Amino acid sequence: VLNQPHLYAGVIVDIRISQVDRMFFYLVPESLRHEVKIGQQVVVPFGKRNVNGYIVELQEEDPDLEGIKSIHKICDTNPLFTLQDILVAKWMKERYLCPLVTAMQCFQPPGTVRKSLHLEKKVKMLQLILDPQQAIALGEQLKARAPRQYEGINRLLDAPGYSLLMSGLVKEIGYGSVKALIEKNWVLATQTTQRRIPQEGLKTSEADISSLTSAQIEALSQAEKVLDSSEVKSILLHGVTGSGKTEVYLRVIEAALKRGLDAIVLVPEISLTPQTVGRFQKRFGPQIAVLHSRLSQGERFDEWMRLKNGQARIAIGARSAVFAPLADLGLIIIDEEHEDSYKQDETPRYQAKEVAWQRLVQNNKGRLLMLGSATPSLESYYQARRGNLIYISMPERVEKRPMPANVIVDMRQELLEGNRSIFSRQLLAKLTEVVNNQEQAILFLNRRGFAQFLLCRSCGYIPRCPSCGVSYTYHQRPEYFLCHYCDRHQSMYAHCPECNSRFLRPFGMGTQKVEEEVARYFPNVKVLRMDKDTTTAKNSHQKILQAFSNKEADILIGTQMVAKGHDFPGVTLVGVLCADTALHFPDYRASEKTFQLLTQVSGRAGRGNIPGFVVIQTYSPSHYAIQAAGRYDYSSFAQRELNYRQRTKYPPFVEIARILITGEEEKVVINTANQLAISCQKGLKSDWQIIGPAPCPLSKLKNRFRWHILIKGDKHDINRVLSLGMETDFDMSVSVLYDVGATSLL
DNA sequence: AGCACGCCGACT
DNA sequence: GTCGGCGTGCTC
Repeated sequence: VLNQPHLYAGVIVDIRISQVDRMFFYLVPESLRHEVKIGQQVVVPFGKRNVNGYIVELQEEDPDLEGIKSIHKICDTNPLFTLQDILVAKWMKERYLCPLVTAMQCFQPPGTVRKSLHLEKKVKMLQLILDPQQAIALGEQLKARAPRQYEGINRLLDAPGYSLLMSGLVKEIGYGSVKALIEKNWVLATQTTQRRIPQEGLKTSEADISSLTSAQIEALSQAEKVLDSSEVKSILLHGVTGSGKTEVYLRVIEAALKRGLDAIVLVPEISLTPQTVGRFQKRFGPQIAVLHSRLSQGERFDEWMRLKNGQARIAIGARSAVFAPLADLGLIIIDEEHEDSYKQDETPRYQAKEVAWQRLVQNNKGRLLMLGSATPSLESYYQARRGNLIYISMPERVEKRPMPANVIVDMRQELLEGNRSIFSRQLLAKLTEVVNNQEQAILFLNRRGFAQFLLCRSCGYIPRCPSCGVSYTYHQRPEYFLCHYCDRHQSMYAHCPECNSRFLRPFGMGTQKVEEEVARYFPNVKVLRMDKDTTTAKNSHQKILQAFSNKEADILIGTQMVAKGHDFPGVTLVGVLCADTALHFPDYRASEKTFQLLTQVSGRAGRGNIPGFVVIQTYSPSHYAIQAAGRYDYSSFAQRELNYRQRTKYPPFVEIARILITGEEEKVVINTANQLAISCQKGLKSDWQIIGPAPCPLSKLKNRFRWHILIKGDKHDINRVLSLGMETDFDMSVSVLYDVGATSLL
């Protein structure tokens, strides 16, 4: 007997702490040698106890370690992770600086993290071991005397690979007859684990192109070109609301399935309504698996398994569905790609768009990432302009419905002319009209500012930080301004520095206040309110929308949660009470968010037969984001905004990473922040920049002080700088977290 | 994360 | 004398 070398496994243990976030080597016992595979979950001895772990490497080379231990057991014979999953997870670790286990666990079935899994059920299979000719001959002899055994032979002859589930055949011909076949040694019974079920042929009608717009046809043909090529490419589908993007998605999925490729559709959680899902289910039936947080744990698990074993080939879900276990993944569609919800705000802090791309890159034969939006993120638009992704515009609504007409109302003028109400005269007139005609209206309040800013009601002036360009937040007692990016302070003004007026006022009104005002002007009108307070109960969100849809109310007052994912054919008027709240949010993307919001809001008006009307109230009527939104002019907005970002060095021209430091003692937190900033400084290239440390906009939360550092750097290199921070040691009482590609600064 | 080892205060 | 505090160090 040859002296066969031992086999060693590199294992990642399921302990989420940076000190054990590396491979540990184990000996594979001879008894498991033929069972062991990369991607399996295992139990290994670790220190004085047993822990779960995942095999990420197998090698025959002796790692030459003293006191190496052996793998204790393998959880499932079929690996939980593919090699590609592991490669994507490793990429996530590099990019987002998270422990490898947490990245890997994204690929696990929902609800199973930190558990020892046993997904496989053992199944007995029957295999015909005669050759077919012989089987037919012997079967004929049995026909008269043992018809059931004859039937069994025939079943096996018809089965793919001459093998069948034992349980199935027992049902057909009875246990006795099966046993007889086994005893004659004609049929072999084996214990196996359930395998991936072969893909069923897709029954799709030939695509009827005649009903598509020319833009839709163009999008489809570009997508097919990518799927037929050997490259991985992205398409940015820029289509105004109502231009028929969903129809394109459906056709592209069909095209992918036909080529043997599986698909993932990502949709923001808030748009994942029964209507949306229903449209996909109607087209693809049981081949769709829905991964929805509203499903029970068990239901989500079942949907995941249907994907893993090949029963379903299309996954639809929110952010985390990007990890859906599809064997031949060739298409990922990300709808409303500009939405912030594609960034996870807990570890691992991944951006689903990036993970999607990375998953597709792992395989190299005709793979497509399709990003869709009515208001693409500047990042995507910029990439399109540079030719890094294919840009397809769908500028027209189906059936050539016009975009709703709108008016931008200057609230400074209203004040000047003595109107101190929250409603402009125009909005009031339009509201009256709607009420009289028994139509419906939506009033938007934008998101409520968590931080106060100051607004000059005479001229619309907003104090801004001269070095970061974002609005100062206003602090009372004592009164001063603070930049939450760089910690710059500015003492309070007595008069507006622009127009010298005394109407500098902290800004913000609640939905409740709006409700009162509406009641004052329209005492007999039924009003629904939708905000944080009214939607905490489960499903209340859907209930309110449903009630409004059923015309149980005439006016709906809400924050931006109303703007998404619901059509109200009866709505003919949309009023944006104050566009400035979004515009002066202390965030470098405030203009972009405002443009997106106004565009989206306008899409809510006039989807039925009556043309809609939009009133936008603002103290900054000439701001380019508001002007461009009023004209539905994305490209001129994007051009201006890109110029601004380039000048001020914000994304997409740099990458922003954020380090958040929290702790109970403010002094320690600030010291640590300074220390980290100094460490990172060492890795900084000349045109890069460290901003801060500064207190977070939420500077104290749950009794912990919060400071952050922002780093502007290069996409491919910024984690190197952060690693310098990770290496420095600091007081144990603070916690430090790293967020690459940070958007939320709370 | 766990679970050791390790070196100083008040208890049967 | 010893029971036990949690500081720091390691886990293939």
